[in-house]
Amino acid sequence: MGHNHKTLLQQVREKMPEKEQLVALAELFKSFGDKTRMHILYALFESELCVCAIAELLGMEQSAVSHQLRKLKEAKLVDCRREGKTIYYFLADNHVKTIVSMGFAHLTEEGV
Amino acid sequence: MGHNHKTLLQQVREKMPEKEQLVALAELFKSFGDKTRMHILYALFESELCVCAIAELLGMEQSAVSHQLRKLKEAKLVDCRREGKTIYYFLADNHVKTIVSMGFAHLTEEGV
DNA sequence: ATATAATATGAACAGATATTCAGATGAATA
DNA sequence: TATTCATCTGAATATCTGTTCATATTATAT
Repeated sequence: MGHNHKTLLQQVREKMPEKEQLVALAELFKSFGDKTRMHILYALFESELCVCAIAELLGMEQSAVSHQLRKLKEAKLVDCRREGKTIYYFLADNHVKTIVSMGFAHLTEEGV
Repeated sequence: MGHNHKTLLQQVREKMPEKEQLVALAELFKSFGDKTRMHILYALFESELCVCAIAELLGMEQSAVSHQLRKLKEAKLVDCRREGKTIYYFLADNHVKTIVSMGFAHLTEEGV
């Protein structure tokens, strides 16, 4: 079963967040953890875009993009507005860009 | 196929990063996007820990933890050192904590 | 009302992923 | 050397996830 480390684990346990928070955090990062969604987010860094523009940009079917946009919206990373038949998607808040930038820094700076 | 937005897409395309970078970023965030791995990372925020301590903390089998530690190591989020039979894992760099904190901020502050 | 355009949705399928189980390393110790 | 301990590894499995296809909405235009 392993050696003895009860006192250390006691200390660690006290500082751990609630299990629900861990799950919520994992869910959030899961939203960033897909090539297509990351592609969409980067596009939205530049400008709000309608669904068919995103589909054309990524070279993907409208349906596939729509499914992913829904996930991003559920995660509150993007929001949208309607203008006639067209629906424009945009970043929900500034955290999104910050989080992605931090990830980028990790990849490039390698060990800080 | 959709309406006309060629000039806008032209602009967006110019600012987009390489496809490989998008994939690498998505892969990185995927590492954060699992309950077990997030649990492990939070534990390591407090202290370096050996595999069996982590397993006991999470109430999971040592093998399952070991598999996840490997993924975290491949993603360069954690590193390890050996001391006799025991192997201690610890956070690879400060970006890890920063990234998780940003995610946490997104969850709590909700819209900034 | 009908047709068309932009988007959303649900079912189905293929590929990815996390956990378990059984067995393999590698290191200390008798 | 044989044994035990801590960890790793590979195969198997069940679940999850992304894309496609067909169809449903919703809004405009004729």
